[in-house]
Amino acid sequence: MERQDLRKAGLKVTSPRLKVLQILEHSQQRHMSAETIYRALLDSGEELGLATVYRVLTQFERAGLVSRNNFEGGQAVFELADRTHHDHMVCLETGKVTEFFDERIEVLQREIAEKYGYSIEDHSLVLYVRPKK
Amino acid sequence: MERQDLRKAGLKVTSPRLKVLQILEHSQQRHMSAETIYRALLDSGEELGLATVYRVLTQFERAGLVSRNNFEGGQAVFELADRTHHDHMVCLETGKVTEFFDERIEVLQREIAEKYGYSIEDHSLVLYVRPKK
DNA sequence: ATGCCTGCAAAGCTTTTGCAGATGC
DNA sequence: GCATCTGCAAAAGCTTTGCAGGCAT
Repeated sequence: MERQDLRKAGLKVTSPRLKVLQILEHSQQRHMSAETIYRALLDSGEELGLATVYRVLTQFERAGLVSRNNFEGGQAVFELADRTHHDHMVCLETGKVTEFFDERIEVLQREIAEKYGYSIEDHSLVLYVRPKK
Repeated sequence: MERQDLRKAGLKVTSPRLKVLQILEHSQQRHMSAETIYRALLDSGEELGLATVYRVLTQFERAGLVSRNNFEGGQAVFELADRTHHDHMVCLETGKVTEFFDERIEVLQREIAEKYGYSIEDHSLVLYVRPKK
């Protein structure tokens, strides 16, 4: 239940927070910008401010409930952090986002970082693709 | 010679364009934001506007003379497009940017895109790392 | 009761753009 | 000479923040 998630994160259970969580859980698209979430809520008759959506998403991110992706195109997109690590593929024609995970790439990345005397804290891999003709 | 590069790109040879190219060629850091380039030029006594730096960089990018990287932290960084394709590693402690290339990762990426019926148009791989203790 | 939230409006930051004058060819 | 540039200031787009009132507990 979402209320627990919020409490566990030290956040009071408020209407805007529940609404945003619910949109992220039940919307057909898994990856949404703050603005998209905001509009979805307005359209379903909810009253809240865009600033609140941003604030709530930032708190959720810090709490580990959602993750933020900076794809090309200005707006960050958020997704529920209910899955294990994965990377993304963005279709340049439809905007569709596909998630994928490949352990071999993960291993190679660690190997490369190590070769330079580093260890990986975080990484970002995005493929911008087009349907193959 | 830089003047040729500019002409070839259909750009008039102007002072701001030459200056920006020279900074990119001769600065100790290879990856610079528009603002950093702008400051470097001001500091060396050149007169030009920040808007011009942005305009010039965008034109250079379109002409294939520089490439733009969107690392975390708001500002895009530019580098001379004088090398073959490579990816980046950014040290979270020093900000140092290291370039690397691994054909195995490239192959895996193509393989994955293909599995989903796509072909890769572009991709972005950035490792955020820390010195290994 | 009180400390955490929210909405609104304003501000912040990076980047882009309109316009009038300047400059390369 | 004329199209292309440049600088300046203003605008744009996304996101954050200050503040005064509102709500959860």
